[in-house]
Amino acid sequence: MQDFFAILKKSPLFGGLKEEEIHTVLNCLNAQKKSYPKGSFILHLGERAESIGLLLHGRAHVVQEDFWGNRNLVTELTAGQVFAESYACTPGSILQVGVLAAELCDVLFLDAQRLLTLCASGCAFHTRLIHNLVNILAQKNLLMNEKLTHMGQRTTRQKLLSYLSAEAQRHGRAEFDVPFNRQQLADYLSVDRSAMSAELCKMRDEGLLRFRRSHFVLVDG
Amino acid sequence: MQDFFAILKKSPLFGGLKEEEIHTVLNCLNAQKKSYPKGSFILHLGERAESIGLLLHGRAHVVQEDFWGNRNLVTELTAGQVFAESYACTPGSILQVGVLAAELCDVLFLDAQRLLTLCASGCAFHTRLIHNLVNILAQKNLLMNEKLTHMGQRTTRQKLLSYLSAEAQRHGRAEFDVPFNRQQLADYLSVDRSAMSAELCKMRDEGLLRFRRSHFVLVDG
DNA sequence: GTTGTTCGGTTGTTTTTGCAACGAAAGGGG
DNA sequence: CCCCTTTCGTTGCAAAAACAACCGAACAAC
Repeated sequence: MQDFFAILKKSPLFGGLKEEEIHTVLNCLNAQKKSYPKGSFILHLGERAESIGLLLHGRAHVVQEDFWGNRNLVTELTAGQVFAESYACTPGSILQVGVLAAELCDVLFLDAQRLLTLCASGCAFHTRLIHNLVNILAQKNLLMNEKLTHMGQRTTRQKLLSYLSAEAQRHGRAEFDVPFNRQQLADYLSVDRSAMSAELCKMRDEGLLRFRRSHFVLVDG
Repeated sequence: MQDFFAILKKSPLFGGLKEEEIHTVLNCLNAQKKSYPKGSFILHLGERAESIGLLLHGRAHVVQEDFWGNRNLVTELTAGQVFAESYACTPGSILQVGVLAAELCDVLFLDAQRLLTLCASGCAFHTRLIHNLVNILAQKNLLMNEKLTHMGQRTTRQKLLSYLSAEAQRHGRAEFDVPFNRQQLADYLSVDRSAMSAELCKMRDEGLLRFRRSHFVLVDG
C-alpha cells in the first residue's frame, strides 16, 4: 500500500500532488482497482473505453490485431504508466487496440468524465489533475505530430534531414546530440538501419553534415 | 458581430454553448481579438505559445521551415478552426511551426491556463469548455495514432492493408466505402498514387480484396 | 455532340529501399 | 590484456518505390 502511493506520486497524472491529496481525489473520483492474471485482457479491442487506466503493478502489452488476425505489439506498459486516456476522453470511441497483461497486473481505473467535471465540493487538487491530464494529451500530440512530419517524408534522406533539422531547431544550434543510437533512430523513422547508416555517410561525404556516434553537426551551404 | 458568434457556436471549442454563455465565458477568460494583414505572421516559429488561437475570419497557413530554410505548408486553416492548442497546453513548449495569414485574418486568443483553471465564481459553462478542449486533443491523438500505425509500415502494400483493415474494423464489416479518392488516400499514406494504384490491383488479382472506386471488400482466406 | 476535367489504371525507367551478411571499432568486465 | 557484446559502417543484390507519361472511362458544362 506504501508502494501504491509511491507509484501514483511518480505517475504523470498525479504528479505534484501529496499523498493525502491523492487520497482525497481518489475518493472523489471513485477510482476502481482491479487485478488481472497473466495472459488476460485488461481492455478488449472493440470495447467502449470510458476509463483511464493506470498500471500500478506488473507489465502489460498494448497489442493491435488486424482484419486477418495478425497481432502486433505496439507498446509495453510498465508500472506508473497511463493508458487508454485518449479513448476515455473521446466519448463514444471504440478501442482499436487491446491491452494484455504480460504478467500479473494491478490496474487503477479512473472515470474520465468525472475527472473532467469538477466536483461540487470543489476539491482544489482536482484542478491540478485536469491540468496534468491535458498536459499528457497535449504533449503526446506534439510528439506524434513531429514524428508524423518526419515519417511523411518519402525517402530516407528526407526523413533524416527532417529529423535532424528539427533536432537542431530544438537545441537552437547546428551542433547537438541525438538521444538515439542508429537502430533506435531507424526504428523511430521507420526505415532500415543499414540503409539509413549508408545514407548518413553519403550525406556526410556530400558535405551536408558531420557526425560521430550520436553527435551531429549540420552544415549550411 | 453577428458573424462572430455564429463562427464560435460552430467551432469545436464552443460547441454546445449558447450565445450568452459564450459571452460570459469570453469575459471570464479575458479573450483577446486581433487582426492580421495578409502576409503577416500570426504566430512565429520559435515563440512560446501560451494562447489557443481561434480563426474568426480569413484563411491562414500553418507552415514549417527547416534548418536550411525550406518552407513547407502543413495545413490551411479556415474560419472556426482552432490552432496551436497543443502548444498552448504544454507549458514551456516552443512553436515548431509558424502561422501565416494567407489573407486578412481576425483571430481570437484564449489563455490556455485560464481556460483550464475554473474561475472562483465558477461559471457553469466553463466545465463544458474544458470538456470540449480535452475532446479536441484526445480526438486528434486518436487520429494521429492511427495514421502513425499505417505510415509506420514499410511497404505500400502493408500500409494499404493496415489502413483497409482499420477501416473494416471501424465499419464492423468487410465491405465499406473509404472517404478518399486515390490521390487523397496516397497523400494520407504518404505514398505515390500510381504505385499505390498498381499495388491495389495486384492485391485484387491475388484475391486479397475487391474494389470499385472508393468501395472496398476485404476477403479473408 | 463536343469539349474539358477528374479519376483511376497501366507501363517503363530510374532511384531507393530492404535485407542479409560481414568486419571494424568501441567499450565493459573479469 | 583478452574476451565478449554492442554499435556502426560497408557491400551486393533483389524487391519495391518514385516519377513521368499516357490512356481510357465517367461525367458535367457548353
